Amino acid sequence: MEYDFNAIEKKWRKYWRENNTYETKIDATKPKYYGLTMFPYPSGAGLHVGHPLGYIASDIYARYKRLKGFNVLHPMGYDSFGLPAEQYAIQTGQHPAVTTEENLKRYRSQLDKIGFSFDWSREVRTSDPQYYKWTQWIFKQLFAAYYCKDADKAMPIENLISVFEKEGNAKVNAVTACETEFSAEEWNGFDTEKQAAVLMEYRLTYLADSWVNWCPALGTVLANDEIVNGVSERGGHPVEQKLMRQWSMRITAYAERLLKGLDKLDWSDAVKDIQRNWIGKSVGASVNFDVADHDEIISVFTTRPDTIYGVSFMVLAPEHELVAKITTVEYKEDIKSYKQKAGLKSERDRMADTKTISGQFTGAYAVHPLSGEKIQIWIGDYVLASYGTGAVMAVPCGDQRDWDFAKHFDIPIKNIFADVSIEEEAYTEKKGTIANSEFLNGLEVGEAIQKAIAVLEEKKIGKAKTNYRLRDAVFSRQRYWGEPFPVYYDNGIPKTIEDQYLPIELPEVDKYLPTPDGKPPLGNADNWFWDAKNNELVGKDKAEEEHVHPMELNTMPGWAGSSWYFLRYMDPHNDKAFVAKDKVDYWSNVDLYIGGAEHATGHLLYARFWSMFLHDLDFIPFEEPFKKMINQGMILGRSSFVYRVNPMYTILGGSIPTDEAKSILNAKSIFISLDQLDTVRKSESPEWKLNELVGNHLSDAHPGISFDGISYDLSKTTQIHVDINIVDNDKLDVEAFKASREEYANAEFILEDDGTYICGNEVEKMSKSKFNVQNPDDLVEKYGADTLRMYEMFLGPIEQAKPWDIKGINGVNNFLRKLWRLFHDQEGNVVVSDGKADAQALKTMHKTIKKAQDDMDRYVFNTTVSAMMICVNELTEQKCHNKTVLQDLAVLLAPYAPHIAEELWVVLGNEAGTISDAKYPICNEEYLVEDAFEYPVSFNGKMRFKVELPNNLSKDEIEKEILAMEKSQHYLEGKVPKKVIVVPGRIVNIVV
RNA sequence: GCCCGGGUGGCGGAAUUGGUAGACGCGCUGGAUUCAAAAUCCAGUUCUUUCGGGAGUGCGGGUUCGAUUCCCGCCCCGGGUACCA
Repeated sequence: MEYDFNAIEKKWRKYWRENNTYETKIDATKPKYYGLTMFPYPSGAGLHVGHPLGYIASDIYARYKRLKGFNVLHPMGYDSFGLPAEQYAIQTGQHPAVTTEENLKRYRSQLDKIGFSFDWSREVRTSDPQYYKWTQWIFKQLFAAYYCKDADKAMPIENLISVFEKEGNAKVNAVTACETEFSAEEWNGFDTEKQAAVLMEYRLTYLADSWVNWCPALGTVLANDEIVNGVSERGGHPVEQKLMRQWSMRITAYAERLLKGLDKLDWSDAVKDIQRNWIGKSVGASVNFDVADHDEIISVFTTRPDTIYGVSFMVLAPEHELVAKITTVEYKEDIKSYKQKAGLKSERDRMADTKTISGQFTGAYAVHPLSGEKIQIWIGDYVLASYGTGAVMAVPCGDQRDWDFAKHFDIPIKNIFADVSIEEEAYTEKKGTIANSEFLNGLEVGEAIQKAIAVLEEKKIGKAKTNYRLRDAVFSRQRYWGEPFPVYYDNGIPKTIEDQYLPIELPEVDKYLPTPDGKPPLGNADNWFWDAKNNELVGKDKAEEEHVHPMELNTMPGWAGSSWYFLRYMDPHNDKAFVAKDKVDYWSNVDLYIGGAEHATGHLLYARFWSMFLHDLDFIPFEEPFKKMINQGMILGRSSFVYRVNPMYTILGGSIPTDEAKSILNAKSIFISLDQLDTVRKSESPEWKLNELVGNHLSDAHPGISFDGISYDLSKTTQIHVDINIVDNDKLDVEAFKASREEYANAEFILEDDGTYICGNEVEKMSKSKFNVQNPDDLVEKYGADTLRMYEMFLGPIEQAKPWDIKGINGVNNFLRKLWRLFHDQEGNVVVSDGKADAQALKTMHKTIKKAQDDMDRYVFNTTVSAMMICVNELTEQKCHNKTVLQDLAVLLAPYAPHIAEELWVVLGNEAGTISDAKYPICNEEYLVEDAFEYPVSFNGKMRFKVELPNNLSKDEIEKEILAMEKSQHYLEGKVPKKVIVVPGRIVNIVV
């Protein structure tokens, strides 16, 4: 009996389902292990082979950890809110929930075929009201908190209110947008509206007018990480800047902790660096410059306070609020036109064009705070309104952009660096000695920075300051298919709905588009008013009643639900809390997180932020959600191509193509096989060769017809994607190709000598349009899930991007069949033998155990598969059918190929289903001990021959043995060796 | 530009601390088996060669008895970022 994977896999999947093999419960007697993969957005296209890569790796690790005695949490769910379902709804009127449900089913059936050990009883969906109830609840917690810098953590806003009531905000050290000071009396005198507005400046989620990335095509705002190259990540639509009243998350309060926390994480340097850059910490000072003849100051941030004497002008962002106030009459027009020009430039243009220098003098002057010198104030679009204070002190000698600006507008450049030329470019190194700078003269940059800050602080014109590039995250979306905010507006003051009335469920709408007056889609809902007396949603008809208030019309962004889903898995059905304390105490944070690096500045940052916040309020016992992370590389597609030659009707040598020839050529395409095409390309006269080949073909295929006057141009040959499913080993299934499209039905082919058509190939992203998508279902059908799982791992290192190539999958399938034959003879009888295994087999097995263990410790999966292949090859050669050996092998294999492992486990006489909780074998070094070693003998570092020597020889004895050998004499060529290096058990190198 | 990865046979890749470069698999070549095919098994497969050998891990240099591995300079590919003061 052959290895019948279809029957075996079906049988065990049924067994696992019926026996709840992978249902996980808290078990205090075992150490816990939390293995997680990033949950998918269930797109309509379903899975291709690239998607399950991370799930397979994580499943292997989860199963491995279970065999190692851990209580493993390995859940799966869906990020089921999202734009595609909504776009589809807009087009078709189909409710996104319906589309999503259909897609989910497809995903689930695909996932189920691969044999994952997910505990599906813990499945979560972000669009499930029972789930987003708690997303809304967390939003409320953020609304009701502020960030206390003294405690360096989030605190309830009530604490802040009581401080305000007793002593105002003078002593409050909090992260806030509030710049004004007020006393207790003043606070208590504020009306409700004013108090609410002040508190809003402290809350961790707040409502504010902010410049947002507005995407007109999608009708919504986008976060910075949702924009790629100036266009929307989804759909590639243009994005513009717009001022809108939006909910934001005060993630900047956590900038320092998000940065510092990275040091403790076992993540790839790539992702950590991306986050570090995104947070963008710079240490320096803020310095105030007085504006001459105005009662205004310009505050700037600089990382180089040591260069303060090199300041020769100032530049404000065109949008800076002071511009209008300080511009002198004679420059009013110029400034106006420059601002207009700058405003017209889209983000994209500005990015594309960083070389052009532009700016405009305002006519106003600033006073240098130390030298008292008057310096010009300019505006220029190289200064960004959104970073720092929107103004810079320009130090042309030390900053290339300032230098370029100064050169361009002929502004003086003052050199404050000793022994450095700034004739050709600015000196931007952060080292050297400062000169021409009064009290800073002779100091090294590092010392000068310290000294400068000290003096600035002493003179009260500046102070040490740290700046972050990280911006607060906009949290509103003008969309339907997202979490509604549990917020209504009482006279314009946002109020949150009490916990017991959550979730606030998405209302029904008849259109998913914005309202005619430009409000978000929820503006179309009938029942979208909050009755604050009866605590229920009511219709427009009651809107006039005093206690009825309009609801928030925005919904939350895609990252809301995904920022905390890993917590919900611990306690997915709890309706009293987002997660119970005992559950989160037991499972704690994620031990291994597998997912894409593309979430570095989105999900992975936001999830850390929310975890820190929930930790601050003592809801969870850790602040970093994901201890270790592996970023799986993309699996690329391997596209296949056919090459069509295209006729040109030229009047060549006076002959004119006949109508008959034309009608034949118009009716059919001619494809040339790759190797033939290569012959053409490589020939001395490619054009002539091509015409000869095609001409020969035509006269053979259409005898008696003249094709004079028709020529073929190599550059006009078109490369066409062909479905990889009709290509085998680069050979085209010509009949299938003809049948694939009507226009190819009577196509003709210029074939190779052996009568085959060879396709070209290229590695590209896997996509429908390139006809290179490999669907896992087909492969499971053809080779089995175990083969697919192992092959995906065998392809190469998990973190590396690699092309998918179907060819190699046979090899893995062969391996499993070979394995099967260790247990069965040709007739299908079990051939497993009891008794003691021989030393050779034990050595093979334990060598493999050691390698597998080693690889698992390093999260290396591809070489484990190789190791098991070698093991099976060796055992086959040894004709080993020993039970103890095969038992170890089955367990080793179980995480990778769980179905066949289960089957073989039973063949070995074990109780069905118990392999999941078997003990992972431990390498017994005794079996590996050798009494001899085959020494590679090198001469001048080049290996020449090998010789087996007993292990008990001393260095000298080894040297003597080897030098005495005839072969050595040959390589010595009669010379005396200069030096002989002997590394026992490793190598011998003879230097001649 | 800056910051990370990476570059090894026809292909995917291996070589864990500086110690046999090319494990394992694919593909290819030859053979066995077969009426034939599939499957299976065996042998070969970095290049080159006058069959002694010679060269070889992107390129050029260096350290070392010995370098895919460490150091310096450069080239190419992939990812991130983009006037961040």
